[in-house]
Amino acid sequence: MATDPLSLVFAALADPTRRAILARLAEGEATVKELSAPFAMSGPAITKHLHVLERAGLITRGREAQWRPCLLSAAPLREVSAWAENFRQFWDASYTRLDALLEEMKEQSDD
Amino acid sequence: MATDPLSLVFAALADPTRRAILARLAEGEATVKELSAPFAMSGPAITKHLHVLERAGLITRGREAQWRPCLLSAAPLREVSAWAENFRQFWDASYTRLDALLEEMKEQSDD
DNA sequence: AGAGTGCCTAACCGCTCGGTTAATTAACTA
DNA sequence: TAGTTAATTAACCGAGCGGTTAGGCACTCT
Repeated sequence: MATDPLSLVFAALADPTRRAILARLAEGEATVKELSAPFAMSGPAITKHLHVLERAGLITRGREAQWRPCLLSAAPLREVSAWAENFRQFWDASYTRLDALLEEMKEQSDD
Repeated sequence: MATDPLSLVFAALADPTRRAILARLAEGEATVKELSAPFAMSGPAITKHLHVLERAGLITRGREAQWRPCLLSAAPLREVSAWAENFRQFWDASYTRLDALLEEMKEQSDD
């Protein structure tokens, strides 16, 4: 797998379980057990998902007695948003209409 | 791999080669050969990347003689942006300060 | 000290990914 | 018709993913 930061973040987000974990963490800190509750999945599987999220910088982890609380760390999502925004003109309807207009004008001037 | 639409898109974006291909297509239609030019990679490798992008709905493909031109189809990126925006409050500095303030107030009222 | 809880590591499994080379299809060109 | 170019498919490979079970460590509770 690619190891550059943005690729790590996108790869981490390419799994519904991990996106659900992030959504849960948006409501506040949680333990591994709390995070695993909604899923029909073993503990180690959740631990692996958390490791992927941590490597992507999307969560940080603490220690409190036998618990290892997870905390959302959303900064990398700003990069995701910024990257996608570069393409806004290609999905925004008004831009599409503008593009079509410019294309028409160009074709007319080419005649 | 997960096969839900958003996961397919994130997975497609989790590779620098594919992101570079999308950036190139933002400048306009291109053939497979044109797309493969910047990369030290065989043709079939590019074909596979294009297949991943097509399955994610990020490109569409045409036919012109022996060429199979690729066209950017950025609509799925709107979903990516929208998903990330749900977390804006967690990376935006002003929101962070607001959160800290609210936390302080809460702690004081708890005393 | 002993039992129970929370979480992790280790080892394993089937599958997919990202790449290769070789062969093939499809279209243009001389 | 033969040759060239564009792109694909097929078969293969090493590595990593996403999951499992088994076992172990750290901490709390009695």
